[in-house]
Amino acid sequence: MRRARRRGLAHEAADRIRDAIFEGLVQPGAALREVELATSLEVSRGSVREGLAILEREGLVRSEWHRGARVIDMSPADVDEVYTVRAALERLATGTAADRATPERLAELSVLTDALERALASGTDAPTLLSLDMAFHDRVYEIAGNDRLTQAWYGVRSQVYLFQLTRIRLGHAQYRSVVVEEHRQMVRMLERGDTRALTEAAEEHVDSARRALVRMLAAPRQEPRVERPGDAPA
Amino acid sequence: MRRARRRGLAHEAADRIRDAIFEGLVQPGAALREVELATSLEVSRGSVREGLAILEREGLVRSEWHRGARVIDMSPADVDEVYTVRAALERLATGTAADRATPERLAELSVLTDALERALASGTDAPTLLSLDMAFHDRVYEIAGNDRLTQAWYGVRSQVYLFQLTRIRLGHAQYRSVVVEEHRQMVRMLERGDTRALTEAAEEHVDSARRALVRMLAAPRQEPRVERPGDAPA
DNA sequence: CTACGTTCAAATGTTGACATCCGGACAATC
DNA sequence: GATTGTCCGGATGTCAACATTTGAACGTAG
Repeated sequence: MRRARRRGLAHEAADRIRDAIFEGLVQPGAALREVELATSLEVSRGSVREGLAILEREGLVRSEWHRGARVIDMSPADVDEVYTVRAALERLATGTAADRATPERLAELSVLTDALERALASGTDAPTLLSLDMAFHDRVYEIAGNDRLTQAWYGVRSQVYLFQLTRIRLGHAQYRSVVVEEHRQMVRMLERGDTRALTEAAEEHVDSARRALVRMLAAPRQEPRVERPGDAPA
Repeated sequence: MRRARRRGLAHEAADRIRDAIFEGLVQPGAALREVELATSLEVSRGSVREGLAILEREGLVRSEWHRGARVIDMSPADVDEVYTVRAALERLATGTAADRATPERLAELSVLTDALERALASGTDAPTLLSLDMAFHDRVYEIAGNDRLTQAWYGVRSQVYLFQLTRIRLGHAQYRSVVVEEHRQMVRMLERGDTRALTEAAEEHVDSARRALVRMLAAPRQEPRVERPGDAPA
């Protein structure tokens, strides 16, 4: 059994706000006002404040002295940063996981991949799809068993989630055509214990995602765009 | 000029507590009680609380629900984790920095290395020595210019500081004999733009430090040890 | 018309009081 | 005698009031 643990209102608040960001309920660049959130979540400002600090740790939110917190905006440069760091982390994670792999653990990864494949086949919505995708990677970090590495992963994880979400929405077909196969390949390599090829593949896997997303963002949008306060006037 | 920015009491509190940990004023594993700190720092508990959250982000402190915060303990396994992650980050940082290197920036690195060399020659104390060492690495991350990477670095930086401090104190001679030369070599490689060799070297540089420290910690202590509440009874 | 100083509402930063929880000591039970 | 239940001191979690800062609107001088 995995130990149950209580987390307090701050974590609860962070979860709610994070979900709101993921659902697009608050737009990138939007201000997150403490009193506003406190009343709508029915908790005190202190808890909201602490929750926002958690989200800042995840890189989902930026805050400045006496100027409050804002949802991050995602320029192509930001995407570049996040995926570059992620590639480095993933490289280490898979390499370490390979050393600690056991049949049981690898089986769990296969199960997660199967689930993702089924979800893709049955046309599940993007958030659920992505949760399964992320669960796979989370498990790899868990297998690696390096707490500091996991912590670093959590420093970009939410941002990756946000970016992947737009990636799926912008180019669903391309995403679904590669993800499952890449996960399967990773499991195979973990089974074989070919650390060298594995780390290279993991790095390349993330890096190709980076390139794809940057390309999409740089290209003129296909769909009507939502106006944002930060945008340059036409 | 670098922009000046105010930070509030929480950051101030975090700085004080961090320094106290570095100075050994509070021992590894010791509890950090909020009221106690609040009175001694003459700020409210709220600010202390926020400060502790900052230190938790840096990995210097661990806290649990309704059980407060404690200074991290450093087992050989912890050292392993921190340096492994650091190696991955440093690898990426130097590689990225190589792409963005300019004569001015490289000159700054040389200046920092010179300062470290002088400090070593004049027998400066460990904390000052280490600050110069760290300043060099900080500058590399700054040159790399990847905010997410820098943030990840700050997630282990304080722990590295703590570990390096004990490393210097345990084996001063070994440390001083290699650091300056390694820094110089890094600058040379940055100048040459040999990214391949550079990333390898950076990774190896950190990894050798890891091995050295783990070896020291595993070996029976040379100097009388301070008793700690967490220790197993003799 | 630009640059500077002033004013003011709205937001965050800070604080101390109240509520909740943890863990050890002790007693009761099987 | 080991387990379970109850209490209580001490700590953290939560809250709402007070202090401070910001930046934008406004007015004014050059």
